[in-house]
Amino acid sequence: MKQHIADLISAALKTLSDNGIFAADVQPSIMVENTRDKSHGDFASNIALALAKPARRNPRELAQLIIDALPVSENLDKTEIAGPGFINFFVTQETTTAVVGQIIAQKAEFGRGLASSTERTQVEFVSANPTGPLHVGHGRGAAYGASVADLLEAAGVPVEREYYVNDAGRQMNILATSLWLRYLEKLGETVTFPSNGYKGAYIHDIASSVIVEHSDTYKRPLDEVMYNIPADEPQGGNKETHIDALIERAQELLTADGYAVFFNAALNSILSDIRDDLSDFGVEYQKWFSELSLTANGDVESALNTLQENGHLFEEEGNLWFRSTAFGDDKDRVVRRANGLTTYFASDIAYLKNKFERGFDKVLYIWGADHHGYIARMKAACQALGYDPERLLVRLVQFAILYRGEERVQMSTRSGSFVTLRELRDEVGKDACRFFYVTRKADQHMDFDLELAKTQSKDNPIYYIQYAHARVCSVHRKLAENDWVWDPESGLANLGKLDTEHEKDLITRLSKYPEVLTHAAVNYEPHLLANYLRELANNFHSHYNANKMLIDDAELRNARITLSEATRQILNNGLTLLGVSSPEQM
RNA sequence: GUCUCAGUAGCUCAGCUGGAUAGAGCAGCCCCCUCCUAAGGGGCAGGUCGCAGGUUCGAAUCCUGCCUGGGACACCA
Repeated sequence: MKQHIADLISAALKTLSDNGIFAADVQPSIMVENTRDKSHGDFASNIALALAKPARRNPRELAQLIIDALPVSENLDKTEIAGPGFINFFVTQETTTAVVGQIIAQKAEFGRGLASSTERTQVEFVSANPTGPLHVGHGRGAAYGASVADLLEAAGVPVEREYYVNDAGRQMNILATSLWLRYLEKLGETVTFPSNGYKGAYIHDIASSVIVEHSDTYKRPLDEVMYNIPADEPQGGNKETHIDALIERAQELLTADGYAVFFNAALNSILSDIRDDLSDFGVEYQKWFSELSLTANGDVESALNTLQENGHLFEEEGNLWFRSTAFGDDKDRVVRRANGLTTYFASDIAYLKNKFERGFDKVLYIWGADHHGYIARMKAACQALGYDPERLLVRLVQFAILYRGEERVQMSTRSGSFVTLRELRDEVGKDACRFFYVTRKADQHMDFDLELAKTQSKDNPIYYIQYAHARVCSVHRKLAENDWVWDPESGLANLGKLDTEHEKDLITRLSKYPEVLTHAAVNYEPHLLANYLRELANNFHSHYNANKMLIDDAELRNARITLSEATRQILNNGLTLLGVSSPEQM
């Protein structure tokens, strides 16, 4: 409808321009907006205000000229000039209520595909280190990323969801070594566990399963294990050198094959746990991408070669550097250290190159806010590789700070005293969890009070929305009890009877769904949809309280039930995009 | 110090590419079930949109400066 009005204005302007009212080279962008106040009609345009200056005319006078030149449209009742020169458009009742019929006909498809594109977009999100279960901090990235991907898809953008598995690097070695030490412990050795090791309970479970599979094949005497290992921090040493020495010792005593047993047991177990966890959270990926595969395939070398060929690398003090300052980064970055090992950043460059080589037109990274400093260097790498930096998009998600009542909950994967995403889901429920995470803008701090979320009271907006859905279903059940049958055709034919303020407001709200969906998608802002659903539920509850649906007048009854059904459909469409269920009964 | 995000009602936050009288939810006060789920609805009260300039017909929104708060600034992964 907005577009229709814009077209009408455009035609009017053409006429005026042809008649020499203003110069032909004046090319105003036509804006049609939703009105905030119903007395201003359904849509408004500021075109006369914007044109007043170039046309050197009084805005109200200009507005009248535009209105006179507007082509006739059967969708409009009238147009008015208001205030300083706004043109207000009043849409006919038939045109407004037509949306109800469209929703009933298109069902889950309604409102989709308005930003249809052939540009493939990859959304990479969560990508937590596979060193332990996901905690609540990851939950927000998961909920946000999944909703953004689903929204994009709904808007018509081809999307692929990917999880980058950080299975290379020191953290994984610390994990494998921690596992081996727990394994020794379970076989009777008295191990002083390293202060820098992974202490979570899940390590014990994995250790037990290694014993089931391999019994004591990898048991080594403790004095051999600890021989000449530098002291840990509590004993006055350094925790980093202590754990590094233990890693080396593990690799040496177990040899490559034995070490791989622990490495893979830890990785596979934790990864499959993360996979299940996300799946239960309604989050599915098309691809799980291994960081190790980048080195194995030579992608890292190839990426560095590309940078070398493009002249962006230099050597200093034995290290190989990427001159990212040439692209606006605040300092240059090491990609290969003097010891020959490539840095984590080198893998990231290779990964980026890999993504583009797989044919994605846009790659969207969803990171925790602590990765903020990473954006400049990735943009730099993108340009240095020869790709348009506009194709690399980053959205930062602020951490959710957990509270139990007044008390802030501390989180740390290493110490093992964290609240996992799974625990949170168990306490709060998946629906509330998914919804709560996306009701705030992603880059906004969020306080997540467990006590409050657990109360499942009216404080939680998700119940309010789901309740609206359940209410419609309840009406259908009651309808059957009264031996009435909903006749959609009669309902659609009698939509004109829906003329109370509440009904008109509800229909208007329904008509906004497509643009809300599209806007939320292209701006990566699912909270807009969450807010919309709350408003829609509000419109429905008001209408429900004011107007009874199960009435003897069959025509009005069918019309009202048709409207309820359209509302239910939109609630369901929207909730589905946010990963929330639509209960039929509560 | 540099970068970045923010500062809107007592609290938590919306406010789309600048538009007409700045909106919700909690919390507070009042009213509504012989009636489809009161897990609901209606009403009252509550604001110098951090401060000061600037651009504009028009600013919570854009620009500049300042104040306050969060976060990020490793030859770590």
